[in-house]
Formats: sequence, structure tokens, C-alpha cells
Amino acid sequence: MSMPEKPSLDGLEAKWNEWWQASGTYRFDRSKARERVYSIDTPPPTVSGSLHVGHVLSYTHTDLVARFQRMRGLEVFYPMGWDDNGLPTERRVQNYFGVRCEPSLPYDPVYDYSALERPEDRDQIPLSRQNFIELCGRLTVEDEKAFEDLFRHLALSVDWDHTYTTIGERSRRASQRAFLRLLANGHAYTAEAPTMWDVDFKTAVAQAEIEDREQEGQYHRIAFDREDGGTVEIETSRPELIPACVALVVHPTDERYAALVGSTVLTPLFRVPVPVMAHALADPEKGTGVAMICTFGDVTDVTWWRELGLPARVIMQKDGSIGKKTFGEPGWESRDPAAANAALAQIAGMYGKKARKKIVEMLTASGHLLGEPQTIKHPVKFYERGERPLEVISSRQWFVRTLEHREDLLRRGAELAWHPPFMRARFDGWVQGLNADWCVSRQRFFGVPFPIWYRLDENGDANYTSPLVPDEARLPVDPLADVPDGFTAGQRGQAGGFTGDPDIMDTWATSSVTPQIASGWEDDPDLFSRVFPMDLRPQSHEIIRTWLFYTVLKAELEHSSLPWTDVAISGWVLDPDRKKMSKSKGNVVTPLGLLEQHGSDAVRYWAASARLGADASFDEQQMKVGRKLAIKILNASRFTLGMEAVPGEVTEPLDRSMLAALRDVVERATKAFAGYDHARALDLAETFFWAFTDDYLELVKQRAYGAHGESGAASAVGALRTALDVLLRLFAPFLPYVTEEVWSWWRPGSIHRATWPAAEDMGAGAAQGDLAVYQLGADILTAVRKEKALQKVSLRAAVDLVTVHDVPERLDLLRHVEPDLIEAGNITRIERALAETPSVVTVLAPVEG
RNA sequence: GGGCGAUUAGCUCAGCUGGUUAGAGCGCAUGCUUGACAUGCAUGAGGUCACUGGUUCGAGUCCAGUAUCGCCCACCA
Repeated sequence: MSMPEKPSLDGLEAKWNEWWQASGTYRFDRSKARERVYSIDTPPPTVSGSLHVGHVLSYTHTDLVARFQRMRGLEVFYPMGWDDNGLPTERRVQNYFGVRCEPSLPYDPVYDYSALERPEDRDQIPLSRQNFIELCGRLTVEDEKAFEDLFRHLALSVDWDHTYTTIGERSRRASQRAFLRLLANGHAYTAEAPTMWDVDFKTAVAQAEIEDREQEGQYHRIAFDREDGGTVEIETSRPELIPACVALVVHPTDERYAALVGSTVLTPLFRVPVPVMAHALADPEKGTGVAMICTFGDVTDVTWWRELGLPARVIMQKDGSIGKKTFGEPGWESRDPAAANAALAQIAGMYGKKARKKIVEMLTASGHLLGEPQTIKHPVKFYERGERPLEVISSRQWFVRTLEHREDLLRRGAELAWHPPFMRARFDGWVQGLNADWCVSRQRFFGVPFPIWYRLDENGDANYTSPLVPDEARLPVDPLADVPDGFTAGQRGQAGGFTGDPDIMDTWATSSVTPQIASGWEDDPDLFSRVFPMDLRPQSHEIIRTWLFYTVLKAELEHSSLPWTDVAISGWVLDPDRKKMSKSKGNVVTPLGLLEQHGSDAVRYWAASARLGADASFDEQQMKVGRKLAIKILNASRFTLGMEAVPGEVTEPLDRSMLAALRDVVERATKAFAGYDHARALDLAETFFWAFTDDYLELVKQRAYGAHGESGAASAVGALRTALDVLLRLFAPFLPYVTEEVWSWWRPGSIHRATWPAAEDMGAGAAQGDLAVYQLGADILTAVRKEKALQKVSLRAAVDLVTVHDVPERLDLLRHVEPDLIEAGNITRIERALAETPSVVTVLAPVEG
């Protein structure tokens, strides 16, 4: 045994990290069969951002499970991914190097990237997609290194040999393969349809990426002229869309307007004849009860347009400006085309607000604007990363069917074990509220391309109904660089030739196959068979509707199974103002700073104290408590292991009682941990441990030193060692450094490969232990201390007489702890007195001198 | 507007299937250098368990409602 004279936490992290790495403590042994494996679908952090306290919380939670399951004898598959796919990286690489992704360019395999690393280069140099990906790799490799260092420092027991990046070749291959199979099975389709569109990023977005923001707007009351001379009034917040108006709509039962239904009215300024129709979605309570249907102002317009079979008159362009159209041409009928074209010319080329202002002036002049516009607050749909409201724009997109799988997905959601269970409601709510299939294509450049080409007919028009697909063995492909089988590069873009699909996939199309990517799907069937479907998906609650939902969807459609059996949802870290940490002072509190200041074990202790699903308050005080616990473990261990007596059979009733109590703790902590309640497991171990040092250690200290002979000492030291051995293992998942340190003093190998404690570890003595003995000893010791504290004397102060008032059963047990109590309390003699209540009362005789 | 969660000591939180006087840690107060630990130890003072009803022999715990806070979803005429 090699035990330091003065144990300390300093230096433990560097020391053990190096050792764990060198000895492969956390390496996954892929010889184990699936039932002996516990596999984790680790969330890949976005490498274009930085890690914050929230990551520390949730990644620690995952690591606790990993360590627990590893100690329980399962081979833990705990990979790490880096999310460098998508818009954040695209923008970062763009700004950092002064480049842009230009997918039409051919790949240059010998590109000299070092030339880009001059800060004065800001000219948006175009790069091929493959070169852009490589450049991304150059930038993110540094971030990934920093992230890995932090995660190692935090002691995540990840197998660093199993990593992936979401833009990497394996991820692209898996994403493309998944897509091709969806296509082959009819789950993916392409369609020209109105979809939510971001006018700044100029791409379609999916329902899951949309958020509502409260915005100020104005209701304008506007008159439409009836052919018989009267008017119909509507209210709209978007008068600039009047030229796109294709109908008015009222509720079928709205008697005020019943006579109007079926008639034709003229739009103001543009004099376009539009029908008045009836539809149940029209709300009589809103505005005048008459709604203007435009192509397209919002998603309700899309519904009306589709269900009422209306024509489309689209004026909104993909950049959010009003386009030029010619009234009088087919589809753009007007009773006064000249006036209509003049009116449109006034707003053409303008964006939202400006166009609105202009058309309001025109409506005022024409007398169609009634009264003053009413300022209102209303929710407006935004792309979650966007700055301008979304428009509904018709375009060709790829979709994955979700609506028709609603029931299957709900059933899968019910099969999944949610921790905590109430989080399932978010999934169910989202699935039930789905209103569109998953729009999976993005008109961006940096991401996984669709592995799709289209034949061009003799006119050069693309054939979208039977796309050309590559053999899976060719994946990943870039359709703008690679050529479909049976064609030559020269046929690209030629009539009778082919064209590549220019779009990339939604970043979630890749993220939703992280279990497959990490498991080596098709690339490594042997690994896949041992780890998939996985056991655990850890994540936070705000991405249940995206990451969790899409992953369940993909696994259902491809594997007809769940991607994992359990999902653990961590909460957020809230600052003292109860605001989400990353949004308030996330930049001032850096995870590395915390680890350095308090120590990783201490920070992990804070994280482990928070239950799954519950938001944790950022509390450095709690970290200090964790540090105190780690130090206490060092000292109590040194004390226990420093006993010179030879440990022997545990014969003393007090020792057996303590072990019996510990056995109870082991059983309860194991049950809690197995049920993903790590906070409870920690609390149980910790509560026992502090009582162990405060009471048990004090009670047996003198006996362990040999005050009552060899066998008494042997029993005490034997019990102490057993308890320490078990306690260290109970704490190992929470405090990996300090427990490894103490373990190294007297045990071979890593504690993190040791077996999780079991009831048998407490030995035969514990089986005969009576919990009441330990309790009684602690009660009396506390009472004696209390008296000394009241008398303001030292705890070592000598006492003549202690009288124990208690019930007969407890008085009977007193003989088991009497000698230890006499030593621990420095008491001369103990007298017994019968009492009615089972509570212990001790009265001290006057303290000696 | 719909849903989920929270509300227990000054602060951060436990309190599992309802059962004697509601717990812990921090902070605070008062003491104590005792042969593991002053990065320590002991003792103590702090609570009408958000509110209102109800069920029950008995409610922090179950039910209904109210309030406040947080989150998710819906809401563009």
C-alpha cells in the first residue's frame, strides 16, 4: 500500500486522466454480445459554438449512467460525436476564412488552404463543396480538441476511439443511405408545394425549426367593391398582399354574409374579380368575419387555397420582395389592367414594411382604407435562426412522410422509457400537432447533399418523377460533382443528359441517424449487431420535437424498432435570476474555469445533485460542498487504511450493525441508479458516509487502536475496510478522481472497472447485524456531545456518569456499545434508567473539573 | 387558449406507495485545536409544507379549484 502522508486533491485530475488514457480504462470491448453491452447515443455538441455550464450538467448525467452500468458488468459503448454539419459552421467558416461554398465548382484535391489563413482575405473566395468540407475540418479540429480536453477534464468516460463528425464521410454516407431507403420505400417524395421559407437564408424550413415571436402589427380595415355597388370589409395586417388575393372567405354559418357567398367582388386598386366563398376555418369573431385569401400570406391561406381549389397568384419572391407581374395576362385578370399594373409598379421590388406603407398610402388615396389602422401585437412565425418573418413560398422540395405515421410514432413514444416520465407529454403533443410532412431539403450549400440526379428531357426539363440514384456502394456522393451511372460528365446540364439535385439535407436528417452513425450501420455490421438498438439517448427537453422525434421516425421507418430503449432528459442550468444560464451569463462562467476552481469531482457533485428533468440552479456553494466531500473521503480513507491492527472477522455487534445499514444503502442506491435516479443514489451514499465519519468512526476509533484487545480491533478494522471498499465504489461514478486515488492506495486496477457493490460485499456479519445497535450508539453519542456543547467544554472532556433513559429493548442493546461509548465520550460509567418512550435521553453527571 | 412541471427553513433542495414531534446541506449563532481531517469538529436557532375547499381516524403526501413562476405547443385574416 502506498498512501501519501498528507492526502490532497491537487494533481489528481492530470494524473488519473493520463493513466485512464494510457491503460484504456474506458475502451469498448467489442467482443461482447448485445445483451452484455450498454450503448449510449451521445449528443454531438455543436463545434461552432462553445461549451457552457449546461453541457457540464447534462454530459455529467450521462457519464454517471455510463460508469454505473460499466461497474455493473456491462460493456459500455460510449462514443462521442461532433456536430459540424449545418448553418452555424457554414457561417463560421465563411467569416473566418473569407470563403463561400460554391457547389457547382469541381473539387480541387490539392487546394492550398494555408493561403486562406490571412486575415486580410475577405473576398468570399468560392470553394467546391468538398473543399469547403475540408476547410471546415481544419477549423473545427481545434474546437474538437478543446471540447475533448474539457470533457476529459470533466472525466467523461467516453471511448475516444469512437468518434464521428456529422459532416464526415461516415455521417454523409449514413444520411444518404437512409434517404435512399426512404425513397425506395415510398417514405420520401418530392413535390412542388407552398412551404415555409426564410427570405434571408433563402431556404425552405421545417415545422420543427419554426418559432413564434410576438410582433407589433397593424390591422387595416379595407373595402372590397361589390359588383352591385356595395362593399365588403375585411381586416388584414398585410395589405401589401392584396395583389395576391384570390378570394374572400366567410364561415358557412355566418348569416351576415350568407347572401354574399358565391358572388364576386373586386380587389381594391387592382380591380381583380375574386369570389366570396365559405369555409369552416373562417372565424366570425376575427376582424369583420371576412378573411382575404392570398397566395400566400400564412398557412391557413394554403389550406384554403388547396381545399377551395383556388388559383395561385404569387407576388412574393424568394428574397422577400414584391415581384413584377403583368395584370391582364392569363391568370392575372383585372377589370382595369392598366391601373393594376401601375399600382403594382409602385410596390414592386419593395420588402415587407416599405411595400405595406406604400400600399396604405394608395388605399388611403383611393378611399378603400377605412379608419385608422389599429396597432396590435400578434405572433409571427420565424425560422429559429432567422431575423425576418417567414413567408409561404411555393417551391420544389423533398419531404419525408410523418403525418401517416402518427399512430406508429405515438406507440413508439409509449414504448420508450422516459426519464422522467412526464417528458413523454412533449413528444405526444408534438406528434399529435404535426401539420405537415417533414420538409427535409434546404437550399443551402454546406451539408449533406441529396444523392440524386434528374434526367433532362429533350427540352432540358428535369424529370422529377423518376430520379436517378446511385448504388449504395458509391456513397457518399456529391451529385454536383459526381456523375450518375450510365452518363458521362459531359452530359451534365445538357438536353437528354442529367442534372444533380442542388439541395442539401436538413441538418436533422443527419442528426436523426446518430445511433446508426455511431454504431457503424452497414459500414461495420459486427459492431452494429452489438450496440444497436442502443440503450440510452441523453438530451435536453427543447429538442424532443426535433432530435428525438426525427430519430424515432427514422428508426421506425428503416428498422421498425426504437433507436434506444431509454431516454434521459436533463434540465437547464438556471442562474440566480431563474434565467437559463447560457442566455444570461453563459459567457462569463466558463466550464473550464469552474473545473479549475472547484475541481472536477466537485463540479460533478453539483451536477449529480440535480435530478433528471429538473432545472438546476447554478450554485457554486454546492460545488464547494462537493469538494468538501472529496476531501473528507481522502481523510477518512487515510484514517481507515492507516490503522495498524490486522483486519479480521467482523464479530462486534456495532460493526455488524453498521455494515447492515450499509447493505441497506447499497440496495437502495442500486435500485435508484438502475431507475436513472442518480441524485437519490448519491444522496443515500452521502448521508450514510457523513454519519459513518461522524458517529461510527468516532465510536470505534479507540477500539480500532486496540483499546479493547486484538479481536475487538480486528473486528473494527475489518468493518472499516469493508465499508470503505463499498463506499468508494458507491461514490466512484460521482467522484471518479478521488475514488480512483484512494483505490490506488490499496486495490489493484481501476475502481472504474471494479464491480458495483452488492449486498454480499458486506459479509456474513452484516446479515446478523441489528440496525438498532448503530442507531443507539449514535443517539447516545450525539446526546453526550450536546451536553458538552451546552456546557461549552471540549468534546474530549471527561464525564463521570451518563444515565441513559430508554425503553427496555434499547437498554438491553446498550451493552453492545457501552465500551465503545465510554471510550468515545471519555465517560467513566453509564447507568440505565427505564423510560416510557423509545427515544434516548442521556443525562450527564457534572463534568469533571 | 391547450398541455407539462414547480411552489416545503434566509438560500439550494430531499421527503418513495398518506401514519408518531416535517428533513439535509449551505448560510447564521454558540462553542471546541479530540492521536484522519481547522480545506476540520460539535451543538443550536430558523418552517401556519403557496392558498381555498374536499376525501380520510389521520394530508406536505390523495382529489377539486385558485394564485404565482417556468417550459412546451397553438394563435399572422
